[in-house]
Amino acid sequence: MVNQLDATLAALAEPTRRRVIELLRERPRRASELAAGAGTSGPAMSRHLRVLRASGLVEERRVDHDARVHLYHLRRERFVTLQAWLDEVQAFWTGQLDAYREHVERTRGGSTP
Amino acid sequence: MVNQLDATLAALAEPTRRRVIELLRERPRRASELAAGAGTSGPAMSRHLRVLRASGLVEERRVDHDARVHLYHLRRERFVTLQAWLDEVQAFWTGQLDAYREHVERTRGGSTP
DNA sequence: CAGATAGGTAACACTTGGATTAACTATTCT
DNA sequence: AGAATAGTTAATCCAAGTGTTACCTATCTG
Repeated sequence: MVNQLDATLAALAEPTRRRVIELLRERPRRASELAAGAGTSGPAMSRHLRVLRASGLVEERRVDHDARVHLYHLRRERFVTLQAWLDEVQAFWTGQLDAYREHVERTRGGSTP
Repeated sequence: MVNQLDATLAALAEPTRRRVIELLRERPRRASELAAGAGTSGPAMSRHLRVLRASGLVEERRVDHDARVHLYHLRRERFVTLQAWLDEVQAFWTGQLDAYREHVERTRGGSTP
């Protein structure tokens, strides 16, 4: 894995792991809950969670009353990183090139430059 | 590939392909230019471009004066799709009103998809 | 037309990623 | 202490992704 953006995108480029993200949007959940909610096995989920943990998208915490339970929750940082990268790419459209692009659009009603 | 978001993320989860995106941010480029700029071979780039095309992140167009040249450029739609998903996830932290405000902020002043 | 140029395709080898089954660790409960 | 519960790790198998070399198609140029 090259960098954090790479790890983040690689982690998100998998339906089961995105499903986990969706589930964690609602509330923190334990590992078995995520496995059931994503329709996969315990071991499979465990490995997905390892990838998500390594990417920094997710964090694991123990519950006080039962130390067997691993509770997972979302971490914001990586989403912000991704957001920043995406904003930078999208500056292609919102920035200076806009004028030129619109000019072309207006001039010859064709496709993008 | 499950859906468009999946194809988009899978396409972006590869350093060489993100490098292509970076190169195309500056201007449309021909295939060989992208191969050189990304430090990879022609065939390898050709396959990366196929993935990027299939995901909808990139589009290919011929130039009028030399039909051998394939010019690649970014397409906005998929980036907007990704942005929308990311906004939705981040609503976890910002709350609905914030997400809406940021969406408007980001969309305002942009050009047509 | 022959040769060069631009780019994509095919076949192969190699690596990576994910699912499964079985075992293992740690903790709780009776 | 012994059994049950929560979760992870290990070993194995198979599918998918990537790079390379060689070849193919289309187009331009002399």
